[in-house]
Amino acid sequence: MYGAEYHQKIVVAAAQIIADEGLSHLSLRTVARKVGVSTTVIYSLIGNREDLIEAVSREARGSFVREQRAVGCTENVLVDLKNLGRAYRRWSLENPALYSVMFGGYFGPQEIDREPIAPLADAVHRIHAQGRLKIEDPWQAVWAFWSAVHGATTLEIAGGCVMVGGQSEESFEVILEGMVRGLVSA
Amino acid sequence: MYGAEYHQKIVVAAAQIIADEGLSHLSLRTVARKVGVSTTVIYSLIGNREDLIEAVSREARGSFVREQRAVGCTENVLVDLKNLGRAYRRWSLENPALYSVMFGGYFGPQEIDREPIAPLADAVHRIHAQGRLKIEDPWQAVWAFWSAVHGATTLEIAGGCVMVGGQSEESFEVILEGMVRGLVSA
DNA sequence: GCTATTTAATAACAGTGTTATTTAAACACT
DNA sequence: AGTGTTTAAATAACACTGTTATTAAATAGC
Repeated sequence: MYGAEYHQKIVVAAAQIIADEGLSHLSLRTVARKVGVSTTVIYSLIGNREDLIEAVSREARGSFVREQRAVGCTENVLVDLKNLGRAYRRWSLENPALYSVMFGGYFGPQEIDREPIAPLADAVHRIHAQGRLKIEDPWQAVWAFWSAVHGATTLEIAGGCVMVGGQSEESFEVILEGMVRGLVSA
Repeated sequence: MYGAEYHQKIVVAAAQIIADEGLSHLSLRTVARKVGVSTTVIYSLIGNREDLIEAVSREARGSFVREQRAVGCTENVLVDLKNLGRAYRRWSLENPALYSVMFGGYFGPQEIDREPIAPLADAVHRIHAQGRLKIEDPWQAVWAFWSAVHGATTLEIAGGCVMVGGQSEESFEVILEGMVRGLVSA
């Protein structure tokens, strides 16, 4: 019995491979070799390849959520909202492959839990509580901000940003500022 | 010599498989069987698997561009801009797998040509020419609209929309309206 | 100490991308 | 027409892959 610590070893080995070489280079045999066990252990401890990727996704989600929660709350909610967006972008650009596994939709329609965007949702609801939201449903605003930030980061990861010839950070600020101006009143 | 018409047959067979069963189910042997040739023909006519996917991507890009161009120009540029976004979403939801191949960033940083978003860029520049853009650089506005639309569609494809519990079309309209209000003055 | 059961390693199967080899066809030239 | 040569496609091979069946080893209970 290899115990639960090998579960962790396997998941971090798989996460390293995904982060370093991409999802397509993830093979159960190389993961098993890296950890020093046989592929049978992966099957009995975690499951098949899809389950392993799911486990890596859960682990990555934990890191992502931790960094979103690390964004503090100031007296200005709009500043918090933008800081959440900036942290979102920063984590995605630092872990592009893991981000793709989380939100890339590789597996078709999946059950995405709302924990990763909970801080974002909180900020938007705080704005809504102040009566400054230009639309009635705060969740639609959450969806809008999430879409903008997600789209910008995924396109930047894919290399689409250089195409329109702008500095990345400035362009991201424009997107944040644009959505804020469009959805919340001063 | 199988000629150029087999090039087309191979590409459409591959595109069908990607659209029906996903990119991961694309195998050179099944494509060759579907067309009625050997895998050697694919290698000599197109190249390896990555080249085949690239060819499918080019084909899909053609269809996408055609539908973007089909969005006519009215006297109201904002209506045109929104119609382009709606057509963008419609095509993406109808061809989710092909859309992922085009803009999913499966291959890491790639050279994305700006033809697919040329109509969008035109509309934004037309708004800029009217002096109604709230930011100085029109390309940053193009980038912002593209990010919002791309993010909304990819998240909807991945199944993230149901999560925030909104009707898809309404939420998309909110995103369009939000970005327009944020970036262009009345 | 010996059996019984769990656990992991090995081996096997079907399938993959890719390359090497072989067979077939087309063509040029006398 | 027949022979030699070049080209093209099919077949076979190699090194992988995910997954499952089988075998060996270690542990547990008595």
